[in-house]
Order: sequence, then structure tokens, then C-alpha cells
Amino acid sequence: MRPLAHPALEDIQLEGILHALSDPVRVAIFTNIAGADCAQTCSAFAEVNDKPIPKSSLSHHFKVLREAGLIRSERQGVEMRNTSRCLEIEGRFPGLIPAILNAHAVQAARAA
Amino acid sequence: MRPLAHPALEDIQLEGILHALSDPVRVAIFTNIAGADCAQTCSAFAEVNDKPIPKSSLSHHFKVLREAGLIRSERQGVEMRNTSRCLEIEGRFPGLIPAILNAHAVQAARAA
DNA sequence: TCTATAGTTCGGATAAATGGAACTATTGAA
DNA sequence: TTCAATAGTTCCATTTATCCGAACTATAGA
Repeated sequence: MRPLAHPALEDIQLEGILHALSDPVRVAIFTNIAGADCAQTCSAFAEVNDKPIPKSSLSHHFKVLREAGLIRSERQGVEMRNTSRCLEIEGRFPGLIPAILNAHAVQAARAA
Repeated sequence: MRPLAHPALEDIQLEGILHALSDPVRVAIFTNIAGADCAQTCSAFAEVNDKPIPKSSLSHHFKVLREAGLIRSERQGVEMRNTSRCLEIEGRFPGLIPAILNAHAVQAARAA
């Protein structure tokens, strides 16, 4: 198991962020992590929107979020603590993440 | 040639917008169209960032932008007039497009 | 009617997403 | 220690999406 790759703030690309969040499962995961007040494990998302996600797919989704620079993942014992990098990203791309999270909330509210 | 599909405002999905703009060529095209004060043809983008884009690829990129709801394309004689749907989208997802355009500008400025 | 121009569609090659199965790392109990 | 359980990762085959050259369609103008 090679060490987890986290891009430096200055290496975070807009295209990578948009690609990562263009998947409904990933945007749901990220929204949850960004809104949580404590770190979330991967396995907390074994189901997303009442749909079960295979763990190999979950692992892939977390990798995409991590490599886009959206989350930071640190092993804590047997599990992984995932936290968002919203504050950092805000410094590089002001307003971007809040606008996306807001749009996601608008869409979810509209759908319900 | 079937008629061009433009989603209604209420059918525009966040994921579709993010996916469309997660490609460096498409975000460059959209930025240009959104910032232009008159409609732009497809062929105006035969080169993007000094890189030639094959016209079948260009056509595909415009289709993705159109079906995501980001642009409106109307045939005018032999060519296509493309305009952005920024104002409409602003009503559904306030601040989203400006934040993305700003992030793109920040990144372009940083790279130079 | 012929030619040129602007885009679209087709189809094959290449790349990326999906998910089951096997593997690795850490913990805690026997 | 050793063993079992848990949390993620990696491997790999299948499916799906992207890329782009070539052929096609639509419109305008000579």
C-alpha cells in the first residue's frame, strides 16, 4: 500500500475539482464531508442516496476526491479519517466550493 | 441532422455542468463565449490554447456544452451562433458560473 | 448546378469507470 | 504470539466514454 497522494494547494486544478464533483456519488460524499464537524470514514458511505456502493468503487471515488485536492485522508488505526480541504481551496479559488455546495443543495431541495 | 437539443432551465443538472466544464478545452471555449459580447461560431475555436482541435472533436465539445445547458446554439446561414446561458443559470444556481469563471481566470493568471 | 464552408455523424482505436475477488494493514481477543 | 475481524487498496476483466479521421448534410453564393 503506497502512501496516499495529496496535491499541494498550488497544484490543485479547477478541471480536477469539477471532474471529481461531476459524479453524483462523489458530490454527495463531498457535501457530507464538507458539512460534517468531524472526520468521516470511507465505510460511512457504504450507501449513498439509498444505493449501495461496492467498496472497490468507494475506494476509487475517495481516491478521485483526494487527488483532486478536495479531501485529506489520514489513516487512524484501522480506518481512514477524511476531512475536506474547503478552507485551503477557498484561498485559491474564492467562492468556488460554496457555490457548488449551494447548487447541490438547491438541486436536492428542488428534487424533493 | 436532427434538431439541436437544449435542456429546459429546470432540467439543467449540476453534475452535467461540472462534467462539461471539467475538460480544459470546453472550459476555455465556454469562458470565451460567456465573456464575448456577440455570438461565437464553432469554427472560431479551431485552435484552443495554441492547440488545433479536430472539427469532429469540436462538434462533440459543443454538443456537451449544449446538452449541459451551458450554451445555446442556433444555425444562422451556414454557421452556428453560440451564446452562453449564464443569465438563465444564474437564476437556478446563483453564483455557480461566476465562481467557476473566476477560478478559471485565477488559474490562467497563476499559470502565466 | 457546382463549389465552398460549417457542422454533424459514423466507426474504429484508445482511455477511463465499474465492481467482484484477492490482498494488505491495523487492532483486539484468545 | 497467533488468529479473526475490520477497513481500505489493488488487480483485472467488462462495460462505457472519449478522440479523431473520413464520410455525410445543410446552407450560401457564384
